Amino acid sequence: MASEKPYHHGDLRQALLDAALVILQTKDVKALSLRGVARQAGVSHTAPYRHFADKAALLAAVAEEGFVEFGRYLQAAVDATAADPVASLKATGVAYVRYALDHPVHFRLMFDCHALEPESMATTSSLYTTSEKTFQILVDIIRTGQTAGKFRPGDPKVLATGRWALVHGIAMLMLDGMLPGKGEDAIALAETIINDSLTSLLCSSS
Amino acid sequence: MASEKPYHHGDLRQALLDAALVILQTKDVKALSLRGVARQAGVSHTAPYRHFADKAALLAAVAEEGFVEFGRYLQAAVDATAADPVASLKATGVAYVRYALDHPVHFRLMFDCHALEPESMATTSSLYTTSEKTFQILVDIIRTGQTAGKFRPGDPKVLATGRWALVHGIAMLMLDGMLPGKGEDAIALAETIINDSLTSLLCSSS
DNA sequence: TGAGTATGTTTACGCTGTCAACTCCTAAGT
DNA sequence: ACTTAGGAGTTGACAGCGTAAACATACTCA
Repeated sequence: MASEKPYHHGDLRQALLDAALVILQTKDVKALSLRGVARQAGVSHTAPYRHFADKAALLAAVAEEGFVEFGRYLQAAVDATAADPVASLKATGVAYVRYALDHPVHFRLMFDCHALEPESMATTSSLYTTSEKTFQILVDIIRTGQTAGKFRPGDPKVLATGRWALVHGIAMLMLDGMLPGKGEDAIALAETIINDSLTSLLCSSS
Repeated sequence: MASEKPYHHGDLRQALLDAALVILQTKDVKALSLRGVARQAGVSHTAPYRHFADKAALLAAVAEEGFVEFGRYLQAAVDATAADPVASLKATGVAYVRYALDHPVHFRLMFDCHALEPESMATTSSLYTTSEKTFQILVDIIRTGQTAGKFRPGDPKVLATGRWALVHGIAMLMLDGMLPGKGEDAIALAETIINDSLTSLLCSSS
């Protein structure tokens, strides 16, 4: 039936991830249960333990899927503005917020996997690699812009961190309902803030 | 024993909040259980229901306590820089991040109460009032600075939102372990980003 | 003093994450 | 081709959770 079924019941690992996704489109993360995922996938409630160490590992895998899609959002924004670093910076910022609004549960989950104490580091290390690769996109834009004389000098990592924090804060506050507007109105507000933040808040006199 | 015990077992409501705080100093939010709080307070596991509608209401009350303390951090930063709006903006930003690093569980909880669907709005509305009051501190600084000719013109609310998003993003990313540095090093990085963000990222030529 | 009510307890239910023991199927070696 | 080791999935069990209902207690006020 499926294109590939290497073992005697199909590709359960992916089936479980898909099932988790289906549930997360309806329910909150904290309302998602491992048993519910197994139920959705049509297997017994302990079957997931053959593929994931525990519930956190399953969620980490979902989060990593999210980072891949997230990377596509950002890369598309970069590709659409290849020649202009300033436009790239604006576009990736908006794309960052748009992804968060499009996939709120995923986004929150991606940045909530800070329970990395034990041996689960093996699982989450690839997640960290993926997220660092995402950050690198920003650093590259800054560096390119500096070379082209568009951005002021300074440590590109620090400057990129500032941009990251700004768009991350916008996304988070919007997800928490702290900022006004929904849908495209929210995106428009985000764009205004992102563009404004490129120029000085201070007046020249001071 | 206690300063005020209006009913026959003491001020249980506050005792439960204190118990929750004790637990949150050790454990994560998701590892906190209503039964554990009751145990810590030395009462039966359903006693909290006489004071809170459910677990979310208890957590919302804890979050509101957090907002009060949070407001103190920010107000202290404002008071220390009363005459200078630019300094106030910098100081409140650093204070914002410092609170988050000092009280990570509280901070996360405060901005995680987005499960406000049902009649719990009665409980959380005061939480929203408190948080809006906090935001107003920022708006006032911007407005004062504009009147004094220190900040560029523009909707103070939008400008304040940008500043809010920046410091919120810094705080969140640091709590999630996405930014380097711990303790005062982290604060120093935050300060660098906050101060840098006041001036233009663009070069004058473009 | 007596009634009413706010406060706290006991008991119970279904749900959860996880472990141990079990069955079954697949794949590898002779 | 037949056996066998082990991976994949199931069954059953356990403690802990949030919460509701029924019950017990003790304070307040008339």
